[in-house]
Amino acid sequence: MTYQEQSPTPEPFEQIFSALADPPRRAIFEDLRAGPQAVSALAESRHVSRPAVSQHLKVLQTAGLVDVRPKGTARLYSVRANGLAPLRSYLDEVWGDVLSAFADHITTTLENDNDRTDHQDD
Amino acid sequence: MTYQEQSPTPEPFEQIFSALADPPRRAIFEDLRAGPQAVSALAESRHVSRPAVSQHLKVLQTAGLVDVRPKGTARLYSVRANGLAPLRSYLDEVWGDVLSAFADHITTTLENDNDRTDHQDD
DNA sequence: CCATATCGTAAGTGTTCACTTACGGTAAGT
DNA sequence: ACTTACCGTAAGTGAACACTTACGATATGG
Repeated sequence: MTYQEQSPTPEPFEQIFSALADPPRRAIFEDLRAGPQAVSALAESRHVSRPAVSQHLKVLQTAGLVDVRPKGTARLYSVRANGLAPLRSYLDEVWGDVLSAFADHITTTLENDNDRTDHQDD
Repeated sequence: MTYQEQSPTPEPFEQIFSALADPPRRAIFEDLRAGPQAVSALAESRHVSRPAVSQHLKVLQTAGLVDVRPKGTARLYSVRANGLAPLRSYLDEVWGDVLSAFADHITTTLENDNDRTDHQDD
């Protein structure tokens, strides 16, 4: 316990944010759009070691963004069908209608309604 | 130069991913849905120091997610109107139609078309 | 059964990053 | 002019994290 308590079960969209925040990891995820690929292939495309790719894929899998399927000694990773759905849901539910005409209106309203410290005449 | 070269001007959605990946920072951002707030108020709500909030707000501002407006000695931070638009655009453009019926179809197709190492009968 | 191929995990290292305390700077009140 | 209030930045510290090399495990081929 260093900074503060945290949910033991992080929300799905939370995992997605963390997973996609890292550029190399997001690049691997985007590479999978071309179809299912093995770890070695992804590693060669991205010029990183195989273990690094494995670790990234593990994070993506925990976030529910990719699926795995054994094929011989290889493991084919593919994009999960609706893996990004939780992220979309978060954006819609939390920030759906808040952004449309929110900021300008509220800002002006509070400015005239609450208090005004910036009266330059006295 | 440690890991690899990187774009000197990061994409907008990239900044948004990084900014929203940190839970405390995302919490501050969500607090701003209630309307424009000063730094002190946000700090007291979240039980963190004022400098920490200032630094988080700076990141959010760089990502284009919040706006600032001086009011006396205070500085009112508010949600930027279409700050999340780049993130939505990224999801739509890069992952728009890829997710609908992609994964299952492609997976099965490649499995039968390319090669089959997992033939257990010979 | 032995050799090869592909992968995941363990261990170690360097960087990034989020937090704190301390300080300086601007605006309002007396 | 002085005090008070609010804020941003600088400096320092500790944890999180991304990468590498080394090793063990599983599956295919001879």
